[in-house]
Amino acid sequence: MPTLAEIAKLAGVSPAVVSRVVNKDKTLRISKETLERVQEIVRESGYTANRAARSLRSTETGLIALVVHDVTNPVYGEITKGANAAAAAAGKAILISDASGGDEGTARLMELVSGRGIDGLVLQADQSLSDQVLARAARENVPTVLLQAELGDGMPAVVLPDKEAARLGTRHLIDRQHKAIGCLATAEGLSFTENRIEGWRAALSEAGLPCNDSLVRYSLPTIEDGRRAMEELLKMQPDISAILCCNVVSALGAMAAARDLGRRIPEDCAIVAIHDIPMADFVFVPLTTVEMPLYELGRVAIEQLMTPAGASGRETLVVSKAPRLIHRASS
Amino acid sequence: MPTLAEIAKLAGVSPAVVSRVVNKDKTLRISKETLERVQEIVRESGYTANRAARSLRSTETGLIALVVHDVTNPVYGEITKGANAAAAAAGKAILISDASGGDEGTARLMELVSGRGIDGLVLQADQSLSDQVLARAARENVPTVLLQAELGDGMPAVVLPDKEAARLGTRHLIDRQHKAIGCLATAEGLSFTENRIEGWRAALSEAGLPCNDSLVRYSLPTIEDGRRAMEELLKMQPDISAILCCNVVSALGAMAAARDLGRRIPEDCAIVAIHDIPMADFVFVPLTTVEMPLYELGRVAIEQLMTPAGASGRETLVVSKAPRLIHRASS
DNA sequence: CTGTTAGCGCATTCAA
DNA sequence: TTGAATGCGCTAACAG
Repeated sequence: MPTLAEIAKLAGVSPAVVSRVVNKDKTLRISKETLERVQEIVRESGYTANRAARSLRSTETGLIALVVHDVTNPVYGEITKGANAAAAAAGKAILISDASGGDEGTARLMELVSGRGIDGLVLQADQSLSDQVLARAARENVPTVLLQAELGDGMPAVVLPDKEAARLGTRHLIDRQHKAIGCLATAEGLSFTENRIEGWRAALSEAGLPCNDSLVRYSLPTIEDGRRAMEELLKMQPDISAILCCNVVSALGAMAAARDLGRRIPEDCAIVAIHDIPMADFVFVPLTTVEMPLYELGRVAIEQLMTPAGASGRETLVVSKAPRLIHRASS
Repeated sequence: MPTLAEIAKLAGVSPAVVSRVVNKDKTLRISKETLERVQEIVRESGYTANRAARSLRSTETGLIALVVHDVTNPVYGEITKGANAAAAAAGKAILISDASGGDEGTARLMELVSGRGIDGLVLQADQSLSDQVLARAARENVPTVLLQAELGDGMPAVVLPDKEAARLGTRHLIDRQHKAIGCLATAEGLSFTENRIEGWRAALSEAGLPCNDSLVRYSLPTIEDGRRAMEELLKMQPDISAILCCNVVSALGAMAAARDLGRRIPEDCAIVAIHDIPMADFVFVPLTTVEMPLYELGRVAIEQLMTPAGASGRETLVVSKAPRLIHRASS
């Protein structure tokens, strides 16, 4: 682990020259000879600039923090993959933080934000966590992009074509002659939950079908909560013959609930879920899904973060790749 | 974002005092009065030490890199979760790198290692990636722990009770009267692959059953490759009535292959897979699994990384929590 | 008991 | 075409 100064001494030049060679300073005019000598020594000594020192000077760390709520969830995995690729392409590394890590994790994150430990923050927002972290980030001027959810505070966000996806899934059910179509929504109060419900509602309205609130039930994106919500929904609205499930993971719970209540899928209860994951093909009844551009979501979030702030006028960016219906046996 | 010096000026003390207050230096004796004044100012100014500067001085970054091969794979997700929790508890953050990110990602990683950008490295090893990164890490003296696989070079590793798990799964099949039990192994040449095969072999030997190499087929941990391997295995060894599948994800492909070849599960072909994931319950035939302590693996890896090097004499640490058989319909 | 001093390794003026 | 000087913000010795 040689230092700049050591390389310089070895090459018989000043540290400044080495620095500029390493950083490919275009304005530097030195003899081809010296240039090559320096490069040679850099190469064979395996020199790499010390990151701490560089960060101290440049106030850039090359790190972007990505906060998700459950690294175990395959949906987030796909997002992470996209983010990772975009970050790598831009010479940044991704620091991941599972928000379910609790207060310890949050504290760590706040420290990173305040201590200029990261160049940017991609936050899968929900009301609880985001408030504190965000407030801090904003105050400390760390560029931040919200993932999936807008918080309505003018913070830049990157979102999926949620309404379109929900409408697509719902229309598919309508096309298959369903008249009473319920909606197993994601967590209440989040913007994408509202957007998806709106899409569901729009499709139903267009078809002249009922879409009152009693057909909607909220659920967290877990198997257990999907099961609970589905049970409640089917008990309160026994006429329902089909469900738009706004999240694949809760859809698994929903399917189990339907089965346990003696409903055959799709005969007695058709199901369409938003988000396609590889597992969808292997579920006990292969699950019809609306594929969403998750990878792109991650990618765009990182790219957005790195554009000079406010480059694009709009605060919220919708990932443009269209959702796609993948028809399987559950509908 | 005030600096130490600014806080010091505000409090009318020297930077050194503030530094020591912030870092809770026990040997510092100052009047309770000054202490409280400094703390008060620190609090209300929201001061947090600049990480770059601190790193430069202390040569610690508070960052640990975790390299996995597919963030999308729920198995790795669980490991990441454990690692994340352990890291947070120790005041470290996790920098994740998906090795499938390609050369860009690897280059980034090497830069981090060489540039003292991380305090430690947890590497889910496979032959390709690990060589370069590891060599670099070793040379630069970055503490490294191998995940799951030993590379036979004396590098510290944390592994699962692989042999025991394979034996447990195989014995379960033997107990159910299967005589011809194949093994769909993980990637060839990795230590845990060998260990699992050994466990399978041990269970068969103990029962006096055949366990020759023609009953073994290697597969990557993907659905597609699991399908391919299973097809080959069933075609070459049509007498097989049961399979120990060394990875859940490839098990999904294997189940599909069995079904497509007209084999009913479990009647014509029983399947047990290593690693339990929530989805296992929802597969078209619920999958019997051997649950492995994945979360603990992640946790222990981080803890191991942070123990003073060589604290424990042994190079390879086996996660002690025992595997557990979860019996479902596929066997 | 507290303050002063001296770098950590780098990038960047400005001067030569 | 190159080099010397300076400071990023912090901490650890050492002075006072």
